[in-house]
Amino acid sequence: MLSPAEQLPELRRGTHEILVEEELAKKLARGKPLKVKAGFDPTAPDLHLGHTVLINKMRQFQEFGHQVVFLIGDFTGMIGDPTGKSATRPRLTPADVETNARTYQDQIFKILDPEKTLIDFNSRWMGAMSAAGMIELAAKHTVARMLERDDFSRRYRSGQPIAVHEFLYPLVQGYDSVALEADVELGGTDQTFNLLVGRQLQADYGQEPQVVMTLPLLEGLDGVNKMSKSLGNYVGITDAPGEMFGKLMSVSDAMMWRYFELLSFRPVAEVAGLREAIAGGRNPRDVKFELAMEIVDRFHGAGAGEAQKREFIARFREGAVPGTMPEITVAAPAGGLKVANALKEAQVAASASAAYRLIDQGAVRVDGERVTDRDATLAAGSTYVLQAGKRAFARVTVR
RNA sequence: GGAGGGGUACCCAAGCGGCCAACGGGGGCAGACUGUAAAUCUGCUGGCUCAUGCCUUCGUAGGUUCGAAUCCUACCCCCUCCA
Repeated sequence: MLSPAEQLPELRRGTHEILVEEELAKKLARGKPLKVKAGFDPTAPDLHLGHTVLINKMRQFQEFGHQVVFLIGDFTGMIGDPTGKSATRPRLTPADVETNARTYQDQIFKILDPEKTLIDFNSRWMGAMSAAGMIELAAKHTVARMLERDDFSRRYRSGQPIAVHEFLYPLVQGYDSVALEADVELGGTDQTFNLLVGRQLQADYGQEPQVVMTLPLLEGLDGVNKMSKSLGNYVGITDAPGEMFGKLMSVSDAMMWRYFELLSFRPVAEVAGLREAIAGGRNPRDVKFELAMEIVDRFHGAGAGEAQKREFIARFREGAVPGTMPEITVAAPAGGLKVANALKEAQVAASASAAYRLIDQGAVRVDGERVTDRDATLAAGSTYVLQAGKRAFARVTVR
C-alpha cells in the first residue's frame, strides 16, 4: 500500500470538498484498509460519464487497497422518494430493484474490480428496523438541523410542503453509514448535507465519524450544464464506440481539461505534462484523441480507442465513407426515386422538406458527388451511398 | 376561500383582428474556414407528390367575423399575493 503522503494528493484530485481532510490523513496513517461507501439510487441504472466521476474515485480507493461498498438504496427506493418538485416517484418492486442492481453491476464493473467491490442493499438493515428503532433514530436529530438543508429551508420559508418522511431520508442514509461502519462516504456536492448527517449519527452511535468526500457534477458536452440524459449533452457508458469517441472529440478545447481531471486515470503529473505540450505548440486535437481513446478503451476494451481514432481521422480529415452504415431498399416510382425522398426513407433527413433544405445548402452527396438539384433522382436497379453532412450516411438500393 | 398573472414551435420568449408558418434568443442541423464533431463566421430550423399551391400548428372545446395566435363563452392546467 502506498503511504498516506502518496495517496492523499491523488485522492484529493477532482474532489470538491473533503470533510475533514486531516481526519482522512489520520485514517490513512493507520495503514488499514478503509471502508469506503457510496450510495446509489436504484431507479436509474443508465449511467453516463457524469456518474462515473464518483465511481472513478471509488476505483482509486480500490487501487490503493481500500474496501469499497457499492450501496444500493433499495429500501428508500421501494418507498418512493418524493423529494423535489416532481410527483411521487413510482415505487419499485423487489423485482425491479434486482433487475436494476444487475444492470448497475454490468456497468460499474467496467470501472471497478468485481473482486474488490462489495455490493450491499440498505434494506438489509432498514427492512429489519422496528418502529421503535426508527423513532430512536429520529430522536438523534433535530428539526432545526434538518432545516439547515438548503432545499428544506427554502421550501419551508416559501411555504411549500415538506412531508415528514422526507426528514427521514437523510437519517436513513446516515444510518447506512452506521450500519456499515463507513470510514469514508463519497457523494455529489448536492449530497453534502446527507453525508454530514452520517457523520453526526456515527458519533451518536459511538463510532468514529466518516470522512465526507464530495465530487463535482461533470459538465456535459455543451460545457455549461451538468451532464444529463434529459439535456442530451451526455456520453452514455453503453454508447457505441464510434459515437463515444465522436462525442468526446466535440468537447471544447478548454473543457477537455475538466474531463481529464475527472475522467482520466492518468496521474496528475502526466496531465500537467499534456497541458505544457499544448502550450508548447502541440495540437489540442491530438491531446483530445488521447482522452477519447482512454475512455473508449475503458468501456469497449483495449484497442477500441485506437480503432476509433483511425476511423475518425479517415472520416473527418480524409472524408472517407464509414465502413458500416444503415442500408435500406426502396422501390422506385416511375421516373426514378427523388434524392430527397430517398434521404427521408433512409432517415438521413427527418422529412422530405428537411432533405430539400439540405440539398439547398449543399450538404447532400450521392456516391460522393454533390447534389444541388432539388429534383435529382436515383435510377432504379442500383445501390447508392447517400450522405448528408459529414455524419449521416445510408446505403440505398433502388428497386 | 379571496385577488391577480399566465399557458405560443425542441426550450425561453415576442405578437394581441388581415402584411403570421408566426420577431428575437438558446439549442439543433448545414456550409465555409480550420488544428477536431474545438473556436469563428454564414445559412437553415412545421408537413406534403416542391408549388406565385395545399394541409396542420399558438392549453382544450365551442362561438363571433369575409378573415382569429389575436375578440367572446365554457373548461383544463400552471404561477404569484392575501386569508
